[in-house]
Amino acid sequence: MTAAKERLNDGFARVAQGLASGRRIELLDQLAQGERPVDEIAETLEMTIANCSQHLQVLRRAGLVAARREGNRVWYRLASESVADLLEMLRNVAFDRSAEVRAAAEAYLGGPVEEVGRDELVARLERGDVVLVDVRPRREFVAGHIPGALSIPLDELEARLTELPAGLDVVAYCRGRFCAFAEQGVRIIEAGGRRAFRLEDGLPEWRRAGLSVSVAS
Amino acid sequence: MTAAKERLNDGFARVAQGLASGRRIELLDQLAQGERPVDEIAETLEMTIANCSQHLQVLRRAGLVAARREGNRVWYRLASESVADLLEMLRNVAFDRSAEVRAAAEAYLGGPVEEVGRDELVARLERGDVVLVDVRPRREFVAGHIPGALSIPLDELEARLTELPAGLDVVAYCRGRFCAFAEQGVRIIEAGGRRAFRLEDGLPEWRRAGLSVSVAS
DNA sequence: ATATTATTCAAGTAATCGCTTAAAGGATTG
DNA sequence: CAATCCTTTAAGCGATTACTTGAATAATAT
Repeated sequence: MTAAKERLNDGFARVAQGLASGRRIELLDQLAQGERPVDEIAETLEMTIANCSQHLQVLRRAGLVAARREGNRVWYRLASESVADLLEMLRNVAFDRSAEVRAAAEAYLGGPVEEVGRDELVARLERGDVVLVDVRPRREFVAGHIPGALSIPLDELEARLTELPAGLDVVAYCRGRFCAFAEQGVRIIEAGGRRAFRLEDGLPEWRRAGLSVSVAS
Repeated sequence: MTAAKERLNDGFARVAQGLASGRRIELLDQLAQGERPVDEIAETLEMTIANCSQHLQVLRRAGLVAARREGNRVWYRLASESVADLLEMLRNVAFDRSAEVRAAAEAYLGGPVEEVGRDELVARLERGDVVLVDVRPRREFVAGHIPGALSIPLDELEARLTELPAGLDVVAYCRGRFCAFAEQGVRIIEAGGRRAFRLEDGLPEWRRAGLSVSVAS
């Protein structure tokens, strides 16, 4: 009886254990963008493939991710949308309750930039009075992006500012609230003399809100 | 830059680390019932006071609990309601995604019993056609309970069945969906020839739903 | 079949975690 | 201020974790 209770609580703890590593948070953040093969994840996160694979096994045993073999590659994805919800809530609680997390977020994201919410972006896209830029790496854009977005990865943005149709405000988006790409994108675009906003969250939240997502270009 | 990102993710991970132990899940489950001093928690969970205190420090550093000194005792509580939300979501994701957790839950809770939802319970309490029993330990009842509930801790229930007003259905509630007290209570009451239900979740969810909670008896 | 590519598994090591026992702090009571 | 009660901290130890390197497995290509 008490043993059963212990097994149950240990089971809950095992899932939390999956989230209890900065590296694995990064992995989940990657997978929240879309399904990815092991080698791409390892490359993006600059970790060895073996280490990446081992972390993925931990996540798999925790029930947080699922895998699918295609040829000689294995594609990983979040086990369900509820995993992304859990990750989002973890981050929000951490941000709200931990001064260290707030300080780290401030240091990483820099000062605040102007934001637009999802609903407002939808309205402005319908009116066509805004340019939407996806500043994530191209692979993530290919795996899924907001319809109508231009793919300009952050490291190409400065050189490609001229590609942005003139006369419109620009909205940049990235992986989510705690990803710095959109903030940096906004600063680059504003340095180019354009008005720019960041979407307040990222593609994963867009997808989970049930809005349509385009694949590839 | 990458260091800042690392610190941020490690900060998120530290919060998850707080949840990453069956013992600490139990602690949080206790604190979700209401504020408690260290010695009571340690006694309830049958652990040494030093060990309990150390786990509480881990939770405090993770930002999940807060403490308040009163005289020579220290009372701990959840840092905010969002912590209870996070715990609830963790458990639900674990239950949904992990076969081991489902098996452990089944083993601990036993087969399903009839349930009533919160809204239905509210309606039936207003109509007065139900007896509500809080089967948690008396201390937890004292720290907060549903108005109108009788306190009959599980280990006294069989002997006190006659105290239940006749002619009415009985609803038992406890700490939450994954606490076995209510299920056991229902079985005891039904063995006494009464119709009984369990509330589908527990006092913490009742409180967080904004419904009123009575303190002491 | 052999080679190649992608992933997982195994072994080793330093660091961390969870628990116990014992000592130290803090606050109240006599 | 000494005695007591409650809590925290420290030290020690076995178990687990994270990372590295190197070998094994799986599927595909030559």
